[in-house]
Amino acid sequence: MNSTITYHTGQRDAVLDCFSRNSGKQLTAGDIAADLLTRGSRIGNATIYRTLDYLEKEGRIRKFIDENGRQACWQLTVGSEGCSDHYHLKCHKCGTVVHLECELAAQLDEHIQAEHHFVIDRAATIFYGLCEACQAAAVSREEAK
Amino acid sequence: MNSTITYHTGQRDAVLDCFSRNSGKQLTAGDIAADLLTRGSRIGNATIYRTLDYLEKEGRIRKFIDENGRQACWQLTVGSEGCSDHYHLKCHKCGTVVHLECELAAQLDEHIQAEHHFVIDRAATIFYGLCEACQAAAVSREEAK
DNA sequence: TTGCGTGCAAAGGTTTTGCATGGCA
DNA sequence: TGCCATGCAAAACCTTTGCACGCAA
Repeated sequence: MNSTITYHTGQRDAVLDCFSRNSGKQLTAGDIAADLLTRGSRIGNATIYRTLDYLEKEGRIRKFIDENGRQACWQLTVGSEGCSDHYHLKCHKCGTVVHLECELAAQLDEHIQAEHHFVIDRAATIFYGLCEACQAAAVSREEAK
Repeated sequence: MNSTITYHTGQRDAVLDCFSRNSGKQLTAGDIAADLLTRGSRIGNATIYRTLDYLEKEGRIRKFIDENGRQACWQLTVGSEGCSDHYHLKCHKCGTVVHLECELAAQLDEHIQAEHHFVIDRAATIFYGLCEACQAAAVSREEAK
């Protein structure tokens, strides 16, 4: 893969910095614009989208689709493989993404390939559900009724 | 569940019929409009969206988000549980969706809940990859080079 | 006749594109 | 200096909403 880095610009740093300060979270284009505004730098939205595209092609970040399907959001990649070697669990409620390093999941992968003749694209597959914190919150909300 | 069926209209039949003739596929609102056009019936797009919402609430179809995240697509539900009891495999290339009835997948489910403290929403989770037919096609295309 | 369903057009939000300008190397 | 990157505004795109009319029961 050919990383065609050309120029090093302040806007690119600013976007990456924004991800660093919000590590573990996935941000929409709007989130990033808002975050940068509070820090005094105003970046055109076209630039934000182009920068995100660029960083995604570089493998620095990964793109997800928000549940409502109306917005894209991005997140820093994890690990040397750039998140292509494990599955992701995404919480419906809070949006947190967990990187699933799991032996059984790898087995399922092989099983589906061998028995169901379907080659899975791990990087593209996301498990949706509820994370631990949001389960607890849901329970206490039930009790409050 | 309270099925508030009120009127029985030709447009509703037409949309459902469209799903029947494309069983196993996921259709976007645009797909449906185009398909109906070729059959001579023209339906306003607002009606299509409202009909899809209605059918979804009835549990007849399920809504998914297309990989690119720009479009919603819908598919006939399968089984008495309405597709909530199994995973789905979707082919990146041809778009076909396979309903995965698999013991190992169910085990993974329990494992993730027990060990990773994450409750998976099977109905919302889709495995992406390549189906058998498209794998074969990819191979023969390689050989043709 | 009643009120739900429909079609059209306009509005809504996110993302992309065109073009002139600015800035990095 | 030569390109690439940026910003602005307009366009494109999918989806939702408002409103008047038509049609099922």
